[in-house]
Amino acid sequence: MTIKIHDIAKHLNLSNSTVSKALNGYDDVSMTTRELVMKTAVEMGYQPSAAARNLRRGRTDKIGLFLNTSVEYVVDYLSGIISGAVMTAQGLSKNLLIYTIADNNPNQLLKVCRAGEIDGVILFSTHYDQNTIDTLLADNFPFVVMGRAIQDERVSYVVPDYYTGSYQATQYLIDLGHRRIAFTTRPELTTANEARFKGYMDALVDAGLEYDEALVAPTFIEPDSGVQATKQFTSLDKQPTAICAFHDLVAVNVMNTLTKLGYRVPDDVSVMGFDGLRSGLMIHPQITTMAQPLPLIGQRVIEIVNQQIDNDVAMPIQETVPVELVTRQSTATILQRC
Amino acid sequence: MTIKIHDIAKHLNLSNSTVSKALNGYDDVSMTTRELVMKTAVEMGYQPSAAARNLRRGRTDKIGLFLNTSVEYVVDYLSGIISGAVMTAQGLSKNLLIYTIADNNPNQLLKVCRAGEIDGVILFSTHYDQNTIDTLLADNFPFVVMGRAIQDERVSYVVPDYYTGSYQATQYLIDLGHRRIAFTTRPELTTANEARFKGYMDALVDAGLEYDEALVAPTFIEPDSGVQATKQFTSLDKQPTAICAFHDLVAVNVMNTLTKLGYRVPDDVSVMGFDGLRSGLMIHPQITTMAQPLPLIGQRVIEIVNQQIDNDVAMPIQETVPVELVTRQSTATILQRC
DNA sequence: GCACAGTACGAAAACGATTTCGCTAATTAT
DNA sequence: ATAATTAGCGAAATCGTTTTCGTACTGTGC
Repeated sequence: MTIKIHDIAKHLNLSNSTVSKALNGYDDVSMTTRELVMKTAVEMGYQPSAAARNLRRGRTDKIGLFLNTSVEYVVDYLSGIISGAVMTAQGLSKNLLIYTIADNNPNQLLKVCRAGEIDGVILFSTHYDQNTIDTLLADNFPFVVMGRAIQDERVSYVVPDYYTGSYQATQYLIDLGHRRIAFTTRPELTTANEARFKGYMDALVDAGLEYDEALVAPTFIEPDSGVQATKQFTSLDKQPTAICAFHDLVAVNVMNTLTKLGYRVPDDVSVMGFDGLRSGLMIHPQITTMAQPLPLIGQRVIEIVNQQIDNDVAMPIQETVPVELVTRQSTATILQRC
Repeated sequence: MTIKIHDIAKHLNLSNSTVSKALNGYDDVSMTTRELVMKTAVEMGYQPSAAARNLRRGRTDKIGLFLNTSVEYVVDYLSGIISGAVMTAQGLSKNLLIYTIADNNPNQLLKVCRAGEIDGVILFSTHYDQNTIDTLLADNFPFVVMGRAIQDERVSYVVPDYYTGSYQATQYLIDLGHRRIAFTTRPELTTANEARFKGYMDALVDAGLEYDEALVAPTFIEPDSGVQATKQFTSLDKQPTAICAFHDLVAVNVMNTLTKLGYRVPDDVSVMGFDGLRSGLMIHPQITTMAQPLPLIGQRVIEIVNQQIDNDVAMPIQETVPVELVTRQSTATILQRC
């Protein structure tokens, strides 16, 4: 029912080839027929079949991003990235496609890539394993890892500067006069988590402060994991005057937990977040945070994948993008407490 | 480089037809060859080309949802819906694809549909106009409108019961003893907004309360539009003791604004939300809200679109799904104030 | 008038799968 | 033993584009 290139050709007494060439800007077609073809194409509402086009061209001009629904909080993180990615993709005449996959569908990503539904893929940290990476490398399929510094020279990645971010966050609290600064992050020994922890440690050491094991607690991607950590901190004899959380949603949770326990933020305890998510803005007091340049990350992953698609890539690109302190209302000088 | 059906055939001394039939469950292939084919298919890592498959079959088994990046808050709403939609789609062997489009690309939706990239599309309220609907209808392309009750007998939709939700929200506040209840919603005269307003009005009237124009203010999808509305309410001589917002993000903003102005929630003013978004949970006090059954909405839109794809649809399906009062901490009886 | 270049178009071969149809060989019925 | 059926496979058409290659025609230079 939808109209095909053949319909235009028949209608104008032309061949399929000429119509196709007119539409695709080939130069062996006269000005007059070209204009005629383009005019009737829009009149008849012609839209080339994606399937036929992809089959013949061997590419789709689409870049994929995978979302599994179990971790709803990541959308908060991704929405900032996506806006940057979409802008960039549009400039390159590419499309960003988000695949929503069920949680029990482990290797759908590989299927989609092998099936040629997309030309390249962005691997978000929640969403890959070593097998995926090995297979993509073996297939020579364009991909870039986002948000984690893979220890593999063959893969490209874009990652925020967790170390410096964590260092500066801690230093900022120290500059505010805090001396007992609690820290909470994911316990898994990934490069990201290790960088965060090292930034915290180094800032303490450089300021001549002592590291206290009791001031470190594990939290997870789930925001309510902040409850446990907060209770651990507040039950100490020597309570911290500031808490540094590894992402804003946990920070929000920590702050709410503190409030429920009767502490005032930032008067009694300062709370520091990470990532610069929208949720940190929507609360009172708003969360001071180390903001990631989310749109920039989106831009770079698209650009890097696109280079691989165009085959003009000499070496894998491994990039660290800077994070930035955003001072808001959940942190205060320690003097304010008295 | 990727392996094709022909490679398997050659490797087993079979024809393409037989291999294809073995893989697709045709019955004119012997048990032994079938098993042989399937085994070597996985061994060789075969994955059928999506383009070739779609071209031949004339369908993609994909359902599309469009996201424009300018309105970041909708992801909060959509993430609940998506999880329901994905589950349902998986049961039907369909895939849910999210198209992220740049804001300056108005009719990309129609292009994607006409190009046959997807078999059906979910029209989210922020994302269609009359022309889109007319064209889809003319093309006989499967689609369903989500979140708005279109006044058009030819189109299917799934919409939450805004009227009853708004009525019950208001009634709940009345039952708590409130007599001056402010209301804020989008000013555009859509069916949704009118239903919300009518629910509020009817609840007031049924309780014998008087409608006061000063207690109604416009807010928009942008959360910070709550600031203006809140200031309008608090500057009144006869201030409201409860504020009913049309979605949770605005409610959160109203609550924060009240806090900044020195009011306590719920002690001084009760705040009521709508939608049941995650953000309403992540704040202290948590927002009392009329929750939409988001996963159910996702389930139904997929099922309805799928029926259209399978062509077994007699009449357009227009569904209203119930909303539910979720009592949390931002509302309290008026007695508590004394 | 002849060779030659250039212009504008069409025929046909891909792309990789699915599916119809026909054919052989083996099995069953008569 | 012959006819009829069936099981198992292959040839080839098809989906709608893109792109290569060939060709007819026009115009130019000598």
